[in-house]
Amino acid sequence: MYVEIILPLPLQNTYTYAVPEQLQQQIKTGCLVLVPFGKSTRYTGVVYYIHQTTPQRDFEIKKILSIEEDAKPVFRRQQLRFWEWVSQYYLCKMGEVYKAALPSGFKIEHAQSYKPKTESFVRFQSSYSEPEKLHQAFDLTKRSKKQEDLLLLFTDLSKIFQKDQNREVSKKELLERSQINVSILNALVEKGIFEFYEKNISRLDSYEKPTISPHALTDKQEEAYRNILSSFREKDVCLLHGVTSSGKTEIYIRLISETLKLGRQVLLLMPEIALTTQITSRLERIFGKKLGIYHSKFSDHERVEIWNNLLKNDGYQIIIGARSSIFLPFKDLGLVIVDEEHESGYKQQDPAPRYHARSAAIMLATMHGGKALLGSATPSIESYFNAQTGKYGYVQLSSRFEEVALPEIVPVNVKELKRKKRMKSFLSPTLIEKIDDAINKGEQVILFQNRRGFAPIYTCEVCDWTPKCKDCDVSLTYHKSKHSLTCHYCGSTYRLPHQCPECASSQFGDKGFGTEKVEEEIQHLFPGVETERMDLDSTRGKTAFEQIISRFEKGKTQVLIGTQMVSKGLDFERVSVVGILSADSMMNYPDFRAYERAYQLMAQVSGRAGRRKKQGTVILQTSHPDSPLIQSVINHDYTSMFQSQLEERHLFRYPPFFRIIEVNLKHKQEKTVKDLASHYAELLRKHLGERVLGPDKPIIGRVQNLYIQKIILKIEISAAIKVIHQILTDVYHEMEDIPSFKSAVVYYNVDPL
DNA sequence: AGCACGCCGACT
DNA sequence: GTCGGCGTGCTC
Repeated sequence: MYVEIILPLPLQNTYTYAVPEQLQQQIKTGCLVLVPFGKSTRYTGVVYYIHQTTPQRDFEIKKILSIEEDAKPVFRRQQLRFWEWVSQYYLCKMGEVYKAALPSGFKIEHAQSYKPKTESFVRFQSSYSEPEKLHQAFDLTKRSKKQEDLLLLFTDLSKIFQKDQNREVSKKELLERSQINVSILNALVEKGIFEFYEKNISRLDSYEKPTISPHALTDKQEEAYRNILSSFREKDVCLLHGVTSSGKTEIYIRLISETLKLGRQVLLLMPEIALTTQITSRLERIFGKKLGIYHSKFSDHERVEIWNNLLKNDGYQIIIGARSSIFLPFKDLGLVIVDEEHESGYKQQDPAPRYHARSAAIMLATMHGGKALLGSATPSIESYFNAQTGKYGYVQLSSRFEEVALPEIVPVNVKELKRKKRMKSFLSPTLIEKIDDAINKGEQVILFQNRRGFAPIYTCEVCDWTPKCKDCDVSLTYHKSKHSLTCHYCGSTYRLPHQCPECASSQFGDKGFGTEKVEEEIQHLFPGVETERMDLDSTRGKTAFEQIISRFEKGKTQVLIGTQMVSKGLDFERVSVVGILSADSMMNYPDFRAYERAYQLMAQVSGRAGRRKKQGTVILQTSHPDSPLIQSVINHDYTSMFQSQLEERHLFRYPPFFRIIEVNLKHKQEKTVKDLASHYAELLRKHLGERVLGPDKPIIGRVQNLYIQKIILKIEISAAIKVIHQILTDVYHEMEDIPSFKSAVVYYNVDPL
């Protein structure tokens, strides 16, 4: 008996292993097995299929060493089929898909076998277990304020006075809530009041039972829901186009409930960033333990638990997750919802597989015979186009919940102001006035600047020299708080130069501005006002993001300054003013999607302004207030943006009319990679002619010491991807005749963003 | 991805 | 004369 094994390596082919007699009974497709590979390495591979054909080899076929996870398949057959699709469509190796799909907690090279986790809990020692004896405990703590506080908090948290409602309180929870040191708690244990006990806990906090029921749908929502259902009768995919706070979530909840009633599973995909917040806890409280959450801030053990739970017969029925959750072992997916479907975070950039979770999710749903719903207030051009042409169903939800008016968007011409010398900083007088107003009324402000750090570039004031990363061709970003320079491409940090290497000057200045500088400016203009920054740098920790949100929700923070993070899935009650500090910087990217993105971002941030019957104001700073894009933002006119973008896409042969495939080549030597790329493009042109563009050096021409060349293919959307695949494979083989090709890194990016 | 093999420069 | 740099190729 032999098995074909997929290894977690960038290899296309499977490897054949023999199955020892004693394992033949247990082995099944989808099992994880430990196999020897090479001289001394061992890998955990997956059984792709089992067969009896003796391989024609002159060397010995190695045996599998063991079957993992008690020989229970970790993957379902259907999943392996899905991997095949991912690998074929995104032009990557099966091993790469396997690596992306499996949480590394499963792989024994990295982790020992799974151990249940225990946690310390706190309870009263038996002598104080009666509520009546509690006053004795309080007597004992009279002389210590902190001990008393802790005792009070414990009685509060444990609900010891409320019959039948007692809950267990963990040591961690008690300490975190009280902000009191462990030693105080230990003292109470010493005094014989408290005791600790250990308890096995699941790593996943699951609510025992649903605690809230969903809201009834409004008439408009009900209508949209009906329309989605009827669209699903004819089509597998439906686009739900709903303005911000129109209550898309309510519709999702209804659809999820209905799918569950049919005994089928649901996957709700969300952009990574939105996962840690409001909507997830809401759904948790509605669906209780049927629901699992899956995203990158979870540890490996937590992911393995979710995975194993899904493999059980009565496991999770709903998963909310980021893009990688499309690889979870679903049994019968009835519905996949892609929330904020236009988000670029759905596309994996690096490493392979460079998949787009939206497209992959649609394929996944189709494979399960389920339906897919794409939700967005600002759909991607691709999805909207598919809806317009009838490939997808289309349902619109155009009025906001409780009929709140859309915010008023006021353009401010910064060019004009600069000319009149009325722009003292990057904050226009109008914006400053609005901020002042809002603060005085006790309302909150969000300022949006799509650039982190202090100033994007740090420059010599004499000769304009700017420090660059030694491995990547990019200027470094100045971070004042860390007093350092960072490369946003490879992450390395550098110390600030004291002297310009070109002209020996020691005068440095900055160009442009990032969130950090905006915060400094606000603090300068409004002393005493509580500000906070939300960007990649300030949300590093596991809970940092939630903490910033919670402080803002509670009104502790008055002005929140952030990058695009502030635009995502957050609903705040008291935000009356939103400032878009530099609309132009978003439109100036040399990318065919720049306008689409700029529109989406501005519309999303604008949506944060105004809640509960009160119209909000958005101050939009731009040098081109009359440009069509700015006008469509001001008028909340998605359609006009779509129309003009569609024309451009058609004219310049971009999606949704053409499919883009990027061929990336990297090499240590610039000349080598240039020559290779030219040759590669030439060979491709023989087959594909005009469809081949480049090669070109990308804007960032070197990353981590490798020079890059890019070839772009623009393929008619109607063309068979298999034919293209074949051409690429053939050309690749032709290239292998060139010696230097072996030392180059080559990869494809299908549907790049 | 590892790991070995192999071919060139700088050392005891 | 050997040690060790990393470029190249293979792993069932």
